[in-house]
This record gives sequence, C-alpha cells and structure tokens, in this order.
Amino acid sequence: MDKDKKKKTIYDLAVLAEASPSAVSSVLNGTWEKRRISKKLAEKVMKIAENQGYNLNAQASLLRRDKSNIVGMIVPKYDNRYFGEIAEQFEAMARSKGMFPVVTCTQRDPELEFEAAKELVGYQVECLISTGATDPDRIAAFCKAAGVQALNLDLPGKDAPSVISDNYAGARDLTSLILRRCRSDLGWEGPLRFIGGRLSDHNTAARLDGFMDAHKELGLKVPNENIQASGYSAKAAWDSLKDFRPFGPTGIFVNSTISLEGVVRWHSQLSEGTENIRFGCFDRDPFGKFLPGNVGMVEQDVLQMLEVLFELIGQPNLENKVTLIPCNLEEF
Amino acid sequence: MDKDKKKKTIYDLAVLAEASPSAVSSVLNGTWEKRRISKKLAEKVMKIAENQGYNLNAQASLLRRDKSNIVGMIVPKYDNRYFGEIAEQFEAMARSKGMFPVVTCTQRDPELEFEAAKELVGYQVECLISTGATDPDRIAAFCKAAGVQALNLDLPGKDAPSVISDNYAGARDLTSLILRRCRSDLGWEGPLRFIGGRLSDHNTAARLDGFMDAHKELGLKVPNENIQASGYSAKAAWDSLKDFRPFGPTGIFVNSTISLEGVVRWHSQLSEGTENIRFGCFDRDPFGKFLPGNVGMVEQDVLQMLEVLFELIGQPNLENKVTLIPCNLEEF
DNA sequence: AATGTTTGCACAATCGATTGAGCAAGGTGC
DNA sequence: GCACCTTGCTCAATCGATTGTGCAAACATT
Repeated sequence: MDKDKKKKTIYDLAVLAEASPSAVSSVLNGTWEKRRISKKLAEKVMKIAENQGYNLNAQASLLRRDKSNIVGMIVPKYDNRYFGEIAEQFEAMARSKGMFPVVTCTQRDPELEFEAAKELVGYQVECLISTGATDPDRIAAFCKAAGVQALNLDLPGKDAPSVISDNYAGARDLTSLILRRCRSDLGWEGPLRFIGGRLSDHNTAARLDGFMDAHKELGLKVPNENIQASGYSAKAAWDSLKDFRPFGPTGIFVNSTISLEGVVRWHSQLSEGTENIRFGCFDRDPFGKFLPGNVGMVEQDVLQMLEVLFELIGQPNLENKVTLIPCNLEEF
Repeated sequence: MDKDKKKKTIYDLAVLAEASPSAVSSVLNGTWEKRRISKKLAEKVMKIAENQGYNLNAQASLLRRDKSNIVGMIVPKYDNRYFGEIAEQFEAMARSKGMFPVVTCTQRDPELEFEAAKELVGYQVECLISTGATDPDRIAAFCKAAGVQALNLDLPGKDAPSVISDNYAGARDLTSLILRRCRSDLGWEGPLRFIGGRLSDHNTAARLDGFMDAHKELGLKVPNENIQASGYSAKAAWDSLKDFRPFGPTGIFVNSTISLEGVVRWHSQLSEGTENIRFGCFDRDPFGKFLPGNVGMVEQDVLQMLEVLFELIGQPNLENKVTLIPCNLEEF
C-alpha cells in the first residue's frame, strides 16, 4: 500500500482497475455520470483509490482546468483580533462556498505585499484580496494585467472595489462617547488627544475627520499638538505620551489596539491622577473592557464586511467603488 | 501589453524573443548560464518578460519539478497572540529560507484539520506542520503514505517529531508564583483552582501535573473540585466560575488567554472581594499585565520553537521524539 | 584541410489530470 | 435484416514549464 514513497496517480489506479486513466479521472472528480461511466466501474475505482491512499495532484488538475477556485488574501499582521478574525472568517466562508483560501501575512511591508501578491497570482488565484495594504493600487494593476480579480478590504484603493469600515462615523461616535464620559465622570470638557496610526493612511485620516467633527459639534477646538498619529506600534504610542503628565482630567482617542498597548503602559506607570483619565479605542479587544479608564471600543463588523466582499468575488465589470460598513460601538 | 486578459506564457515570450520556449524558460528560472544561453539572449528575454508582465505559472512549474519548496501549516485559531505569532513567524522564517509557506486555520475541528491536511498534500507541500492538532497522528499517517514529511508543533504526536513547550515546568513555575503571591499579597496559602482546557489534551494534562507538583512542594492538597478543565472557550471558563463567590482570598491558575477572558469577566462582576483574588495565566497577552489581580503570565517561546522546527524540516529519517522548549514566566 | 572542441541554442518528452471526440457492443424499432 | 440509438468506455490532445539530448555553427588545433 505505502511501500514506495511516491504518490499514486490516476495512471496507477487505472492499471489496478483495468480501466483507462480518463475513466479514473472522471470517477474521482465526479463527472463520471456525465461521461457515462458505469456505476460498477465507478465504485471499483473509488474503492481502489481509497485503498491506495490516492490524493489528487492539485497542480496537475489546476493546470488543465480553467477555474482554480483559489481565492488569495494578503493580511498585514496577526497581532490583533481584527485581522485575526478577518483571516479566520475569510477562510471559513471561502470553504463554505467551495473555494480554497490561501491567506498570507505581509508584515506591513510594501515590497512583501507585492511579492506575495505576485506569488498568489502565480498560483492561479481567481481573486486576490488586499487587506490593509499599503499600496493596493499597485497590486490591482498587476492583477488586472494578469486577468485576475482584485479587491480591497479594510483600506480602500482606486483601482479595485473596496470594502471598508465606516471609519469616519465610528470615530465620531467614539469621540463623542469619550467626551461625554469625560464630562459625566470627570466634569471635564475636552478636547481629547488622538494617539496612533498614520495620517497618510486613509483610515487614520477618516477617523481624524470624525474625531474633529465630534469636537466641532460641541464647539470644541483641538490644538494641533493633540494629534499624535505617530505610527502603528505600541512603542510609538508610548513615546508620544511618555513625557505627558496630565494636570487634572484628560481624555484620549486611541487609534488601534496596538497603540492601546502603549497607552495603557503609560497609564499604568503614571504615579498619580490615573483615575482622572478616560480613553476609548478604535478596534476591539476582549480584555479592553477591563482596563481602568477605558470607556468604549469600536468593533469593526468583520462578518458584514466579508459578506459584502464575497458577493463581489467572481462578479465581472465591477465599479471601483468603496462600500462602507458601519461599526459597532461598545460602551463600558 | 495587457490588451487581452490571458496570462502570458513562455510560448508567448518565445515568439516575441524569436527564441525557443526552453531558452525562455531557462532564462527565467536562472539556469540559463548552466544551459549556455548567451547573455545577449538572456537579457532580451528578461526585458520582454518584464514588458509583457510575465508571471510564472506555479502549477505548471511545480508539476514538472521534483521539489516544490512549499511548506504547509495548519493552525487551530487566530484568536490569540500565541497562534498568531506562530503563523506570522512561520511565514517569515519560511520565506527567509526560500520556501513558500501556506498556513490554514482549522477552527479546532478534527475533520477540517484532516481535510485541510489532505488539500495541502495535494498542493505538493514538502512538509506539513500540524499545530495544536486534535489528531496529529492521523495526519502523520496520511503524510507518510504520500511520502510527505510531517511535523507536530504545540501538541505532540506519536507518529511524527514534535516540538512543544515545556508545559509541565511552565505550569509548575506559574503555580508557584501564584501561590507565593497569594501568600505575600493576601496572607493566604492555597490551594489554587485550575480553570480551562481539557484533560484529554496533552498540554492541559502536563500543565495540571505541574500545577499539582507545585502544590505538593508546599505540602498542599488540591481537592478535585478545584480542577475545572471544562473547555477552551471564554464562556466555559465563566460557566465554571459563575456560581463561585469566594469567602476571602482565592487564587486561580488560568489555562489559556481565552479562558482568561471568562475569568476576568467573572472577576469584574463580583460585587465584593475582588481585591482578595490573585491569578496567573498560561500564555501571554499584552493587556494581561494590566488586569487587576493578575500576577504573571507564561510566554511560550515561539521563536525558539520555530527555530528548532525549521531545523527538522527536510531532514530524512528523524526519530519521532518530542522536543521540549522552555517557557518564559513574566511576573507582574 | 581534417579533426576536435566549445558555444548557443532547439527539440521533444515529461509531469498528472482533464476533456472533446470517437468507437465498439448491445439494444430497439420496423 | 437494416438503420439508428444508447451505453460504456478509450484515445489523444492539452494545460505551461522543465530538462536530457542533440545538433549546427564557430572556433581552435595540428
């Protein structure tokens, strides 16, 4: 059975079944009724395949077929629940629709993003989803040249349809919540600080708009130095705050759970006044709720985003428009 | 250039370069010097390939070659930092070694684990790594029949080499720490409760051994009802505790960050006595440090595990032994 | 000039599965 | 008994790249 290490092929099975390779192939890929193979032979072949531990060579099969059913996705990181859930749900949904998902993690590195995209196209993906990509348009252009559908998730692009969260509204609502809680809990009116992210990034820019508008609604001005979108790491957030010793009450809008790690570190190291600080975070983490001072988190609706995304997969001639998915704000 | 949607092949390039497909192939895969193709032709072909946006068809290439350089990994979930880091680091290390990583997430579903493993073998992976798999031996047997190397990570198996954390020592040390802190912070001696995981799971069993031995060292008996390894979800942990209203001081050994979510929820909902509770968790989360009552977390040494793992990849005739990697205990 | 060597490439088989076309045997209708 | 259909398969081309073999031309050697 497994005497020799080589994989069984349909030719091996054909010999054993005393049938032709094409008959074996059609039995194994389920087209045997269409091809008028007798039930008797089909069962014989299937039994032999089972006994021999036959496994389809996907490379050979895909080479010949026109549809691959492979859907590719690139993701920046697995270091937060948001991208983790995206990857997990994407795989589950793809499988439930009979597709084969391939997800690869590109570390927020633009070159790696592009290289990985090329590799996935080489694997004949039918659709390539760029999640949170630095330069989605470069990937979209490459896909277009190769005749592969491109879609953007989380961060939008001009050259492919995009499905993203409504960052503006989510941030505006979160800002309003933090301001309200600052007033009710601390008797303090604002303005808040904005920590984390990068202004060149579409989502951070949209969130900052929401942040500013929520202040405007209350007639509040935000001084420039309150905006500290200095990057995506915990350390960057910590660096932004490390010399800040609040006189009295303070509120902070935290732009990601990674930034939150830095903020909480700063908060926990303050010698005094920690009870006079309120913050909220864009993106959710199950432990966030238990962090002292945290008044709420924005949960992006991953399921809904992916549902919309999967409706686009396989559709020809789509407009390159951006679909906004509302977020859920959880108050603590 | 990209007028028609079809992908360019080496045959298209051959026509444009007025050369043979085999010459084009060897230029593009770097064997042209070995095959005595002139530098002049090589440069011409490379330029044309660039202009035409040529991309290798991996299926065709792999079908013909003997080595695929693909390494596959199955992972249960992306909902915690541990598996997230494993996936991310695995991909990064594989790439740095010139391999192509394919990671797929199997939701702790034994059937899906096996199906995904078969699919990856169908994609001609050279090595398949089962991470935290429910039934690694079934996968190993399948791999063996197909002549594919199998390795286990995080959870051991009998039929393939395994690289796992030293769960026993990690748990023993964590238990000792919690007991020590219960004594110093609360003046209480134990015994602790053990929450989360499943006793049928090797790692939980090993951790429970460590937990028991740490108690034994101090001459402490642990009553059976203190062991509540009732599953891997936050809800299961919460269910274990929800009717528990501690009289006075209490300490808890939490068996995973997912279980910790449930424990913290219970803790935060107690009406009184929360300051008399200490706990520690096997596995690390960056927010764990800031949770009130948390005295320490065990960090599994993902980097070291993967380094050992990568040394095994490609080695023939390995013993099916288990390599234990020490954990790092962080005290808060 | 005859022979040997090197250079530079092309030819054709091959990997394993898929699929349109075709064909022999058996059955049906008149 | 002949024409026609159905059944149940087989044949052979094909997908795109790789690779062992072969061969003509250029060059070198004696």
